[in-house]
Amino acid sequence: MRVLLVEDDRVLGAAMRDHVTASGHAVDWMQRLDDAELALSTVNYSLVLLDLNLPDGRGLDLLRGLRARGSDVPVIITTAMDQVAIRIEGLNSGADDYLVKPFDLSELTARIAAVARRYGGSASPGIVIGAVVVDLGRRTVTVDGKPETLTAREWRLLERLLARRGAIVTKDEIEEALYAFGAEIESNAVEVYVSRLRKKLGRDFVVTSRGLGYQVPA
Amino acid sequence: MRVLLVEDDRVLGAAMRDHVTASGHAVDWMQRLDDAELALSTVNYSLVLLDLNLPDGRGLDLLRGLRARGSDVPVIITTAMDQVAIRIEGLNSGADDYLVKPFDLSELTARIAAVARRYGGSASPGIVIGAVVVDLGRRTVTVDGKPETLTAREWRLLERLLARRGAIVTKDEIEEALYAFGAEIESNAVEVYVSRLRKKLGRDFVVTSRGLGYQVPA
DNA sequence: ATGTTGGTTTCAGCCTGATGTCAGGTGGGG
DNA sequence: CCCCACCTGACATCAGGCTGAAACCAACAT
Repeated sequence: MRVLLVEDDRVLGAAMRDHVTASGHAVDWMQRLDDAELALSTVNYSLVLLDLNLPDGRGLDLLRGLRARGSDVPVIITTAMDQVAIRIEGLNSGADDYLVKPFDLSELTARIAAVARRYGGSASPGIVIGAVVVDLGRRTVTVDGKPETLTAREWRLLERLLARRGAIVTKDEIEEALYAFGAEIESNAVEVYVSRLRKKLGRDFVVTSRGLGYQVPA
Repeated sequence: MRVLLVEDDRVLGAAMRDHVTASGHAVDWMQRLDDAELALSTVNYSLVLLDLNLPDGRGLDLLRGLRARGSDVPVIITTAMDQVAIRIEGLNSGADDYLVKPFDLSELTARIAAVARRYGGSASPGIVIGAVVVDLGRRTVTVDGKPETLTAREWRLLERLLARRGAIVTKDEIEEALYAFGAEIESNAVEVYVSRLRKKLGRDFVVTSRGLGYQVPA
């Protein structure tokens, strides 16, 4: 994989670059946003590691710009412990996953591996569930052949459910996947998103097990 | 999977053991390091849960010894919130993942599942009882290959019975497992749920011992 | 500034199926 | 043969889940 690392801290950046390189990926390390933007416009990356603590704090703009341009490259953001708000905003803006500083480098590789697995690199055959075809790599869904569009949160929910297809996934589990750790939710948001997914993908796409959780049939 | 749990705290240890057992794994719980060493030298575990707060603080030595001997069994370490240094050292010494106390039990199962997935072994192989196959981790059951759905209470009952497969479980024991402590019940609810389980999983799945309790054959 | 758009979050009322209870039936054991 | 423990179909209840709509919020256009 080709990875773009955007991190202004020299020590941390170097450590991350070395670690990711050691995991067998090609890393381009940019310390400034405009360099990163330039790199993104010229190279096709398979993953972006984005620090949201950049001095000018405009890391989010880069992410938004990416998504606005229709790019679906996976983005993992890093934030400091206390920046829950920023983290949430990052997820809302289309980030795929996040890491809280200080994080362990092994954790970093784990997340990268997860992303790689999820987006299957070369082969993204498309998962078929009845009339629904999901392509996680390209971020597309079709229902009865007609393309359907999902929002960021809906994707995260769908991914979580498909990651354990056939198994029952608890609400807590989904909540953890949908929202940054530490960010509490004070409503039935999970139910709402399940409802939305059903409206788009079909009533029977997700089945409810009262008191246990949700499940997409194997 | 066969899991070695090394934890000196009685309460936490018991809770962890029960939880992991309920996920469908066999657990050996050691409260002292030398017992753990002995167990490791005689049994082939597929996962080790290692507390690094052990009184003599030599949990790390166990880990290092393991790796020195060339063992590649996955190890998840647990440390207290503030012991960042120890955690890092643990990872450097060959741990695969870590949990920061206090952690949530659901988080524990998630990590275990992740480790299991990473090492190819299915997290929950499925318990086989005649025509019935139970996967506690995924919350799925099949009878003669056909999927069957259980309700929350039915799962609780099933888990209780399987946790002591082959042994006779008293009604009181079941009642305690089915209902929150203190919430008493004023009917033959246990009998009713056994009946419902039988209807779904087969008449002979549960055997009655009049006056003693119930048992699922080994 | 102001409005528009699109996503997210919350709320309230409706709906449904899991649950606890009971009553009548079954059968093992003394 | 007669207990008494256990089984099981039926049913009312209500917690848990569903969903339309409104409030909210950030980004963007006017």
